[in-house]
Parts: sequence; structure tokens; C-alpha cells
Amino acid sequence: MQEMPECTVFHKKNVEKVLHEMSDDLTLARMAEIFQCFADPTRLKIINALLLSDLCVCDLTKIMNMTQPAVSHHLKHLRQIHLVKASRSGKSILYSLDDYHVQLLFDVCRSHLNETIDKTEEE
Amino acid sequence: MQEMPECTVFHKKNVEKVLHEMSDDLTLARMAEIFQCFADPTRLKIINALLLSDLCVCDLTKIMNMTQPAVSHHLKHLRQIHLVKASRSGKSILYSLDDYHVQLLFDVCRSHLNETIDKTEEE
DNA sequence: GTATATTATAAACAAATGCTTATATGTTTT
DNA sequence: AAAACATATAAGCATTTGTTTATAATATAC
Repeated sequence: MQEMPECTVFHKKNVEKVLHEMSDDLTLARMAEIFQCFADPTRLKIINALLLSDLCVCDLTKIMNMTQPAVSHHLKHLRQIHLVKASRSGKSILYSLDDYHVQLLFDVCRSHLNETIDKTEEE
Repeated sequence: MQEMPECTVFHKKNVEKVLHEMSDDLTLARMAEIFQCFADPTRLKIINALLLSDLCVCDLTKIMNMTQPAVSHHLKHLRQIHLVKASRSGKSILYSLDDYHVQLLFDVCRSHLNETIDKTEEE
């Protein structure tokens, strides 16, 4: 069996600098939670829809063309991270975005995609 | 057994407008892939490290305090979406960020977190 | 109040994800 | 060339995730 040697090449200065300046684990975990909301095509589509208009669950179910519990399930997810908010309006419950950062994240990601589309095509 | 009634309240105009203006499914799927890279605490930590300095796998393994194959596995993921790039330097392979959007996405997310920290504390 | 409409929740299951262990690839050193 | 080092890949496993089906909760209409 081959030994797995401890790597020795690393640059101590650099490593220590990085370790010192990095965000703490709790912050990174919370940031990851936020990104996770954007990381599923279905949820991202819901976000995209809410960027264009406030919508009730019923409307969203039509737009997404999927079952209502699935939509509600995702909305709950988005609500817990404070990306969307809900307000009752008669029988319906109206959902809307809760933070302008949502639009920013969406746009920055789309820009990245546009600028790397050529690279992706090459493969 | 209860019937699951078709919802009737939806606003046809709004739904049609949204359906028309939304990004297409392929674009959304690709965007979701990008967000997915940011959606895992481990990968986000790697991204955070690379924002502070270019690093070889060896350095990253120390910083992450995890096994080398796990780190390589995540780096492969990040490379495929063109978020990081690799270049050989002697025995080591140096990784660095491949796009300024990475910094933007990271910063926007952290801003969102800072501004919603109060809401989260309340729960 | 009863029935209906809209949304939320719960349990169950299939698919995807991240880590570990083992091994392969490619580079440098001697 | 052989040996050692740094990184990549593959298979297996436990956990997480998204969906479906069934049902509960809440508000309106009659």
C-alpha cells in the first residue's frame, strides 16, 4: 500500500494570512444557506417570477406547472432565509421579494453566465 | 377523500406577463449550477480562501483541514463552471479565481446577511 | 354554521451530494 | 531509470434534498 505523504510545499505565510482573514465558519454556513436557495432550478425559477411580479401561490403553481405543495415547500424555504415575504390578500396569500440583494445576486450570476458562455460551448 | 380543486383566483394578465419575461429553463439551470458551487459551506470556504490568495491544493488542504481528495473534488466542481482555474507550478498546481463575478456574488451575499442578521436573531 | 377555496404541513421515497478509502497520473529529484 | 511528491480519479456509503400523496389549517361565501 502506498503511503499518503504529508504535503510540505505549502507557503506558511500565505496560509496564515488566509486563515486569519477568512470569514468565520458560522458566517460561511449562513451564506451557503442563502446560496442554496438559488441553487435549485425550481426555486430559482420562482425567484425569477417574483422578480417580475408579486404572485400568489396559485399563480406560481400555474407558472411553475407543478404541484401546489411543492411550490409551498420551496416558498417556505425562501421565507426562512428572508428572501421572500408573504401577506394575506383575501383567500390568497401574496408572495413578494423581501430584499433588493435578490435582484443583485440574480443579475450578477446571469452576467457571469453570459461572459463565460463561449468557454462552456467549447466543451 | 378531499378533492384538490384547481385554483381560479390567478391573475391571467400577470401570469402571462411573467411567463413571457422569465429566463428560459436552460439559462436558469445553468445559473443554478453556478449558485450550487457557492451553496456548500466547504466550497464557499475554498472560494473565500482563493479570494484572499492564489493557493496550491496542498495549501488548501491545510486551510480546510480536510482530506486532499475531498479538496480536489470540490476544485474540479469549481473548475467546470469556470469559477477557478488551475496552472501548474513545479510539482504543485496553483488554483486561482477565474472571474471577478465571484467576488461580487460573495460580497452581495455577505451584505444581505449583514442586513438581515437582526431578523434572524429574533427567532 | 356548513361548504368551498387557498395555502401549509407531514410522511415516504427516489435521486443527488459530499466524504472516505484506495489507486492512478504526472512531475521532480537523484 | 527509480523513488518520492503533489494532485486527480473512482467506487462505495451515509446524508441530504426535492417531489408526491395525503391531510390539516385558515379564510370566504352561502
